[in-house]
Amino acid sequence: MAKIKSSRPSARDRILAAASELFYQEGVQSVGIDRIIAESGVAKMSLYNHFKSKDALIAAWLQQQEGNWWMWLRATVERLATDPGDRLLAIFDALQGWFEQADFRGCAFINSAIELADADHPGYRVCMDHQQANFDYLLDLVKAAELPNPEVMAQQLLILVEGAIVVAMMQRNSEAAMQAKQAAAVLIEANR
Amino acid sequence: MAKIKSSRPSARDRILAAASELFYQEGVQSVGIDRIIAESGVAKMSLYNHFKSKDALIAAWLQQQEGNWWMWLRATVERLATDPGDRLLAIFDALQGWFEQADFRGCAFINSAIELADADHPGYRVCMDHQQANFDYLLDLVKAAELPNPEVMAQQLLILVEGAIVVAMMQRNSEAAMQAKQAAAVLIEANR
DNA sequence: TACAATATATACAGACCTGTCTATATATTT
DNA sequence: AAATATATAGACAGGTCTGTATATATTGTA
Repeated sequence: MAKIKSSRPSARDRILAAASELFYQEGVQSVGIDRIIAESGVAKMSLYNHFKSKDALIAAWLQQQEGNWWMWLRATVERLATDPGDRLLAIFDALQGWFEQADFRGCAFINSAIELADADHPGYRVCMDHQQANFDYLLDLVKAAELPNPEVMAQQLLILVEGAIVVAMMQRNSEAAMQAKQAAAVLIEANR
Repeated sequence: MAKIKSSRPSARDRILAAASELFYQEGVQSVGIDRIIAESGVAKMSLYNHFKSKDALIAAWLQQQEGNWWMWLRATVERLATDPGDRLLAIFDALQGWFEQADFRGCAFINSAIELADADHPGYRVCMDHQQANFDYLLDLVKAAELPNPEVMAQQLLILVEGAIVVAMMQRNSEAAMQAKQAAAVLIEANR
């Protein structure tokens, strides 16, 4: 049951907000529990009442990011275009806006999968599933655009999306988005 | 001066060999000094005599990897093709061989840049320079193949290369190499 | 063989990390 | 207003980490 009024966000929300900022900017390994409770203004026991361990907090953060990602991507793409083929290209416009943010530091799921390394970590699966969901989203749009070889096309677009993210992160430059978009346009046109 | 005979590799080489295996498989943050000296059979003081700190060891490892990467990539590509246009595509055949290795875990430079996060870390610059060198290599081949818009073409190919690496790592599957190759072929053909 | 450089084993200081314990305070609900 | 659940502050146990210190052994060289 949602609270109607409250002077400040709940302890759980403040923890997740602080963790989100710190985990994304500095990585899940480098950021300790003490930093998160200091930043969120929450007592350590409150954190451990809401999350049974740091690993569980990492997994919860990644799950929240997954929800945020799809809200943002779907809303942005649907705002920019309606035709499925145009929406495929609009993904790269959405990426450009993301890359241009001052705090852009790559994909939280790629970054966390690399950092965690361990496939048994509760957050690792969330990262894998995220990329599968990206593929599924591309596949839906490719099929809706009635392009041939939808699986191959979707996978190639996924490679462009992930490549653009990595190149933009490493170069600290958003232009990879438009170059990937142009490449995607060529691939789509050649495949039509 | 290189030694002619020696019963076992030098302490420095054993340290770098052990660090290479562990850093690549588990990440530079997760692997402690104690693991490296245990694996290499070297005393802790020997490690600190050869490298002034763990961060310096990470930087030295990355520099060694940079050398290995170019030896391997150039040799493989030159073995597979001679025409510059064919060599551009041969890069993706080389990648496929890499992706199929059982211990493949993505790009050491991307992974380390993500883990280190700090631009002031001595190893961070090596990671940045690596991707710039990849771009320069692609640019040389694109120019040798006399393709128009060489900078754009090289950047798009870089996005395909980095995207293939990330997708292959996340999916634990080498097929991204051939899909990126096919996309590269389409881009090159469309641009000719 | 004698000397100098390098490697070894081990202990340890100091910092940091996660997670727990305790005791007190603040909200929320009955 | 009383009772119950949740939050707070801070100490602390137990572990890990990097880097240093010390004292002994091994290697290469003159």
